[in-house]
Amino acid sequence: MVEKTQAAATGGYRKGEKTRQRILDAALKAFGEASFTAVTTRRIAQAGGVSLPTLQYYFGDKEGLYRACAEALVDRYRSHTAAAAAKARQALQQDFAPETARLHLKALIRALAGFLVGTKEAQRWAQFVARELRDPGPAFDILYKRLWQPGVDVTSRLVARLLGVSEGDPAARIKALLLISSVLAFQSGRGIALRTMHWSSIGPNELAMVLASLDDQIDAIGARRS
Amino acid sequence: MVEKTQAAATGGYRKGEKTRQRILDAALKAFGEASFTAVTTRRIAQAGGVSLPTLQYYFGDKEGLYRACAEALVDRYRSHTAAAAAKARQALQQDFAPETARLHLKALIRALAGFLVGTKEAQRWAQFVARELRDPGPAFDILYKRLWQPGVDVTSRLVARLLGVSEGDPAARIKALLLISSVLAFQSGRGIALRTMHWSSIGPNELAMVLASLDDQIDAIGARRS
DNA sequence: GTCTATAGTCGGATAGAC
DNA sequence: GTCTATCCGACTATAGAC
Repeated sequence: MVEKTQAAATGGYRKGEKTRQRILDAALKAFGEASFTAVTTRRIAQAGGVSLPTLQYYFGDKEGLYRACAEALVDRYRSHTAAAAAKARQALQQDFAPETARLHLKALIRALAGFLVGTKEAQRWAQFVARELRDPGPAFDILYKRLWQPGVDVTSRLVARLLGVSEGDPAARIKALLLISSVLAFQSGRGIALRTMHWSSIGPNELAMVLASLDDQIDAIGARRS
Repeated sequence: MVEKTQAAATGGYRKGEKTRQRILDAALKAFGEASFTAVTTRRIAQAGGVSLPTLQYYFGDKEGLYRACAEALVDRYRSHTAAAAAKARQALQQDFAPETARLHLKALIRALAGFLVGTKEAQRWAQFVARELRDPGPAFDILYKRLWQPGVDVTSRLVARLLGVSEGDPAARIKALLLISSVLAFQSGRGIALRTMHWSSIGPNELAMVLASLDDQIDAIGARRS
């Protein structure tokens, strides 16, 4: 049996698609700014310019809307990092030189950081993801399996190559995790990072400084101690 | 005019002190596990074995209780890291050798990581802090000024010494921020870290691996590129 | 100090008209 | 598809007895 909401979600509609998108955008914004419980469906409906039942018509209930946000977010994120990720994966299959892995790792991190810092929307998405992964809720599985896990996997495989160890090596995974956390420190933790750095915003100059430090961190992987 | 709640909070009471503490413990646990809005005063009261008005009697309202939790948390945290922080500060005044700074930095990070990973309580505190700093609420100022800022300051001063730059140098602050974020990745982000690493818990072996990677990261500061 | 009882508010979800 | 009107439950906070 197919639920109404499923039918609506699957697409194939013409009239309601625009409304659905408006609601989704409003929800994505709201859930990016505050937690699941802190956000009210009333506010989302108002922001989307619809009434409460309309929201329920398209997404069933609050959790359904929340999950739909996660799905949408993953899709948009993937379309932005697909290029760099594909290149990295390709390199992992064909090339075995550690230094090439380093370049791909830098490119990957750069793509991630650039994307995250780039748009105001991406900042909210990062907060959404960070919040959901830290305090697992209705969208945890979606975000973990489709976003976090693939990202960590590619990264740790590149790191493993750099260290000259096998792909599943824990040390490589740790370093990958630390690297990703470092990027996220400036995004999901953007507010606190700004205050800490005494910056009013993250512009080109600030981004360059962050990227330089991230490059340092990548350069340190597999390097001999001084 | 002194409010009742102020008088109760200030101490000087005998009978109610124990009750107050029970409520505070229950609240600290609850707010460690979920966000301000997600936690209900009812549950806290029940967990603390008191009725709702009792809670209000001691802390005024929900926000007051929340702030009291932040204060208590900061105090406990400080008593645990005071030793290492004091040593580091002392060294900053007396000693100018970069390599000594490196040792103090490692000790500081080690103390932080060990404390955080050590007790189950500390894990919840870390979540509380992370949540509040990411999504500023009623306790933001307390946690930022009394916990985050002092920590980042000492760390970045040590890093600056290592890099041979002035204390306010942005590059040093960035590296300090990344370093602290790395530690927190395994604490406030403990759940996701466990899953990522395929660990069931963070025991002595796991902690050793994390610390090794953090040491690597510290070793890389101020080192020449390979 | 701590309780029972309750007021007042708000949020999620539904019924049913159009 | 989208609305207005409404229900119901849960929550914070208060009044007032003991």
